[in-house]
Amino acid sequence: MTKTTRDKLIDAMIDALQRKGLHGVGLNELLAAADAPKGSLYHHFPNGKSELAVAAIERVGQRAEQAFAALFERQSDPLDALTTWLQGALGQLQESAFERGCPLATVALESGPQDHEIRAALANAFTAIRQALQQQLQRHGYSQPEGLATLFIALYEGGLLQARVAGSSEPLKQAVATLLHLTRQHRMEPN
Amino acid sequence: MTKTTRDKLIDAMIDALQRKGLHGVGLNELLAAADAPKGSLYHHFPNGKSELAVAAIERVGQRAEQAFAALFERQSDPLDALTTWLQGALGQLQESAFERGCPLATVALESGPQDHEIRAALANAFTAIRQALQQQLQRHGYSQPEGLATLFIALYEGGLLQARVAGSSEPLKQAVATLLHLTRQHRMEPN
DNA sequence: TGGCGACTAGACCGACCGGTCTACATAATC
DNA sequence: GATTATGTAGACCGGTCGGTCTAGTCGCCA
Repeated sequence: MTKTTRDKLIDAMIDALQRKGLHGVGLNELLAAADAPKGSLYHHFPNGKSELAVAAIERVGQRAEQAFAALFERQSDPLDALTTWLQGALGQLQESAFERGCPLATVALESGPQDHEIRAALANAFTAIRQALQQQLQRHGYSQPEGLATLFIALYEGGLLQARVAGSSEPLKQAVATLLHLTRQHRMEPN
Repeated sequence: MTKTTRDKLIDAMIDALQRKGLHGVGLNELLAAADAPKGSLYHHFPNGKSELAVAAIERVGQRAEQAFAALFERQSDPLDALTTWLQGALGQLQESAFERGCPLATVALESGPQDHEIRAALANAFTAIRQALQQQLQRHGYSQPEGLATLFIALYEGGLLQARVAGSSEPLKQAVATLLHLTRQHRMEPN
């Protein structure tokens, strides 16, 4: 079960994306974190930094889909699953002294249209997560499932951002409570 | 009314923060956009890039407060004001081919605790905006005004992020509609 | 008109960036 | 045992980075 060099590089990139984003990390820093020489990076990822970033984004997307699937299977109400999800993210943020946020958000804001592989990977990941969430909400009878799914993901992204800047999880906790309260009332309501 | 070099530099930084973040812009790029030489930058901002970033963040915060004040004065229901605000942000994003998002979000995610002046400026700006919003909601009888204020800002940040990645404003529009629908029902309700 | 502070101008610097290249170790294949 | 594919190792490269420094321009006031 020893991690391969390739895996270590991807995980180092994910950690860096959470903490400072793609432009904020240097190759040497990444290589030191993964304990790998430069040759290995360019062996596994011939297109260098951006290809590694794409691999990291894809891995994050896959992990999110798996985690969601497990969560939704275990908890029948998607709102409970969502609560667990948000609490987990908040826990990770707190454990890391408000440093490790969403691995996709920073690179999403840093990237431009010229970084088209990165953008495509990001679009895939976000679409997949949003659709998974939407399906669960729909299945359980929530109206406006698409808007609600986007809204919950926005709460995740925007909430983590605010918590990070404030150095406190209080505002996010309140926002989560508020949205859950609003949403529970909303179930099964006419449009 | 000719813009001073200092103002041009700050505005160039704001634009860059919206498009690619602090680590994504080079000094030379900023100077070219502001049509200023390096000497001017270090005359007005002796601490260089980070001091310019702080000035940009502060200006964005001031503009937001002013815009909010004007909006809330004109429209009695804060939810209407918020709608106008979100539509404006979305319009700017669309006009720029989904490139110009929030000027604070990217640098918020890129910065670490060592960038303490930047962090302090960001914390100030977000706190001021959140409190202004909270007061308006409270005054108009919405329950859980603090959670609601954080939630709306999260919708702004997280929604713009998703729209940017998707290259479409549809999901955000739906999320806004959904939250407004939920919130209007919620007014004056018991906790 | 001479001098002074505010500001512009850009050459220049060392450090670090992402990326390339050659050499080598390892292990499977014939 | 020779050959080949896979991956490790890191010296090295040109370019760009943020930042410094000296020189010069401009308006203002004595």
